[in-house]
Amino acid sequence: MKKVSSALGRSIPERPLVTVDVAIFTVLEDQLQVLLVRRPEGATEPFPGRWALPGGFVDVARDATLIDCARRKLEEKTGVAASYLEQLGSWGGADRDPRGWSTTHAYFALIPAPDPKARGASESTWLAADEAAGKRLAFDHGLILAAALERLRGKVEYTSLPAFLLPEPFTLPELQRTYELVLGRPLDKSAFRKRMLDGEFLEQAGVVQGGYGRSAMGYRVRDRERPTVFPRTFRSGEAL
Amino acid sequence: MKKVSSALGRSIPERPLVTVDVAIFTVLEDQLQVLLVRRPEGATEPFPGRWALPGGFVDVARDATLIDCARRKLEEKTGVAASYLEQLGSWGGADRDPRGWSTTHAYFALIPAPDPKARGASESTWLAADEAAGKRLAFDHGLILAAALERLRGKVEYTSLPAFLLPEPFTLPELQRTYELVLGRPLDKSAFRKRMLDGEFLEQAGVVQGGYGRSAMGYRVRDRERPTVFPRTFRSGEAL
DNA sequence: ACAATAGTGTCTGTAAGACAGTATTGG
DNA sequence: CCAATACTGTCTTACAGACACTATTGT
Repeated sequence: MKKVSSALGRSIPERPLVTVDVAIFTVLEDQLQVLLVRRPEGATEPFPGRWALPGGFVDVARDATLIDCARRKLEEKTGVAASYLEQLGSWGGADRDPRGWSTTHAYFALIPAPDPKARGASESTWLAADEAAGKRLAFDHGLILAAALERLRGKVEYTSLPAFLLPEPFTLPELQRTYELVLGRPLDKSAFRKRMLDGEFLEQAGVVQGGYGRSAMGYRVRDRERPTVFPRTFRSGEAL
Repeated sequence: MKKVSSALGRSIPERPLVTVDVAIFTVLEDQLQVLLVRRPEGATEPFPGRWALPGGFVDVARDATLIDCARRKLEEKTGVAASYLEQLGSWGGADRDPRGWSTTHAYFALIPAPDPKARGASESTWLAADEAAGKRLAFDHGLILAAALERLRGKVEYTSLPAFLLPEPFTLPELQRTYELVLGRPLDKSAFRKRMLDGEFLEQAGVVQGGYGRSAMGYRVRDRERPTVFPRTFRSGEAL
């Protein structure tokens, strides 16, 4: 085993690179979108000019923990704090980065639609999630994005996650629309409303004027720290 | 940002330690048990003499990927391959290891009850999972074990995971017993059998003689690569 | 024959989906 | 008053849980 000598004079193995990447989702233009950044150009850079998930090296001087690091990356790129942030998993191996054996701790984040004029001048863009998943991304970020989408779509079947994609207060029809965008299929209005209101994770926040037609009740989530888990998935009896 | 110079002559940040730990579960003596190893003694060792999850540094020369590393640790400690291995998550921070900023990639594994006489002479032991979770383990392994138990118990509510804790072929009463041990509560026999057989993830493997009473049908899982996900959780309507 | 264990049938309650109905708003 | 949207009620169906029943084996 190849070893290097540590400051303490004991033998510590050679250390892999340690990075954090974040798949940041929002709903924009009636689409589920994900934030990508362009890798810097340059002969010494890995994957120059390719699209990648926002992320980078852990900074042992600034980041107390991995999730602090993820929060930092997120705020550097979007300027906002995530309304939802969870760990997706980690990937690591000898071949995923030409600079050496590397690991990444991947997170996935949900934020309400950002102010369109606040789009930073930096080399980043919001892209429809499925379109982004079709591109050849840097590193193994294609795999990571696919895993993030699968996790998001999976959890949307039985949790209140889409509530974190909307600015508050939101109406139940807006929330239903968000579920439908993520899942890619329509949901029954009556069943949807029953599930949301029986869950008791929403609180009323006054009536909201829509453009036309009857105005709707606005809602806020009661506990923004964790999503609600429903006892069943949508459309449980479809596969017959 | 503190940096060290790399072989390529470019500036690469200081690298955290990278380890892999595995929470290995089995059913032994009618209990859900987990494998712990004792940390080596010595003044320069972190947490000397404490119980810990099996694991250690990634070996960049031997391990092609993180999961390969997890498989290696598992086989070194148990002598067998896991029947189920999934990533649990990763933990990392400045304070979890006195040797410096460190990360661990945690996995959780299920194996059938090991041969009792094959218990290695090494400093390791099977312990009832809840008892182990009550101990003060090395590093943040208490947290990791708690997360593993929560994940296992959570998934057992709606997946076929317990099938990976049994040697094949097994009978439905044995499988039900395993579910009950993990969940810590009894399940209805009829509902249980309906769920298992309707799922079509088992195949018959000939009649098995029990000690007494009617003999039972033996089963094997059809696809040992992935567990079956049931559309609902057990006892969905309990909270009334 | 009896005890012990494996396996089945039947009833009931819950809750999701389908869908049609009512309510409230702006033009 | 009409169109558009928000919201509610009722019916049906699927299925998990409860529990009693039958089946098969060893002693």
